[in-house]
Amino acid sequence: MLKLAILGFLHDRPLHGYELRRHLAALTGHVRPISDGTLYPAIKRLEAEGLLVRATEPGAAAAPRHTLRLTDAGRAALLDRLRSPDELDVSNENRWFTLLAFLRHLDGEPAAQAAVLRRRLAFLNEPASFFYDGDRPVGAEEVADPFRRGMLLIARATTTAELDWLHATLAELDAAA
Amino acid sequence: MLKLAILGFLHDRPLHGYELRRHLAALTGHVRPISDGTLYPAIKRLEAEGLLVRATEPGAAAAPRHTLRLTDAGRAALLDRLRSPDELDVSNENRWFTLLAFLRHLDGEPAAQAAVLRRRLAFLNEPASFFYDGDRPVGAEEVADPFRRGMLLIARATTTAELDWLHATLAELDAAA
DNA sequence: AGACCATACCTCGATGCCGAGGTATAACAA
DNA sequence: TTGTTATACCTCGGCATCGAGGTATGGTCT
Repeated sequence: MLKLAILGFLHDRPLHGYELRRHLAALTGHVRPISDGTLYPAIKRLEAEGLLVRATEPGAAAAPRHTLRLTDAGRAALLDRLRSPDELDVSNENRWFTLLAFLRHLDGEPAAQAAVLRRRLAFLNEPASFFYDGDRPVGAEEVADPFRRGMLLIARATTTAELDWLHATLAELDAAA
Repeated sequence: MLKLAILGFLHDRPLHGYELRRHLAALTGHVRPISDGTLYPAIKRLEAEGLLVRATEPGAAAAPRHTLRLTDAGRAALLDRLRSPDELDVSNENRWFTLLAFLRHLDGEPAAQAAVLRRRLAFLNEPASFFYDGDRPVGAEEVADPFRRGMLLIARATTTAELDWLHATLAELDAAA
């Protein structure tokens, strides 16, 4: 997820680590702020994989910066990941949102974008709950516990909103394709 | 989060590992199914901490089971964690939902439950977005990218639903206290 | 009888993440 | 001048997690 986000932000324009950190904090910070000890090793891994290059530049405000720039391989890796997300990217809320944040980078390919959205649609249409009575998912109305009822109500509202948006956006994408 | 969930499920009744696994799969499985290699070491850690005890029983259907039972220390640790969740438990969606799933275990203490909900309320009332124009959060209406607009619309729907539920539930809890 | 599956538990290496710490520069305030 | 803050990067130990593998039992199907 971190890898995807780094590649996604750098696709827009080169950034140095500190800027990247702020972008990441906005995108995923409300969930869990990424720490320096996570970010910088991740950058190094991406560099070792040849997906980005670092160029040292005199620091504008302070210490020298390492400006990060995607390579062609990096750009290709990003687009690949966007075209063919793995199951967890589709099912996990945080990963899915990260993917959504950069799906526009597939801009020449409305059919590919639509295919990704359709995978999410399929996932959301699978019956799922937090609690089961045997194999049967338990709905909000049956739950006496107000806290668990809240979970189900909130999850339902989220799913409804997402389905609305998915259907509307798919219609647009299909019209464009 | 895993620790909280294990303690939470065992507070209801003793379970063996395999049952626990199925409960956890329902609760967090849509996000990320926990693997055996995560669950069993986690159980052992909790046992080492003295929060649960294991009793070997002949297996009903197959191999012998290790029935897991909370100790008094385990029960106390769970209630403590529920009363005083750390910041991440409040801000991170997954952790918050895990906490909600077991908040009813604080049943004699409506004031404590309300205090926890109020912390979430405070968190949700902080202005936050995925994207910023300088320091100003960018709203859904300003975003041209349909995918990022979707993120913001879905997040807003979720927040609205959660706020409605929070206010209603707080009113009930305050009446009970 | 043999094959197969669901139940039930466990280990181990690899990996990624966290937090705490460190280094350094430049601007500004006390 | 000294301290503080913001910028900017890095390392390292420790730990939780994952995935792939293994062991074993009992029931069902053929």
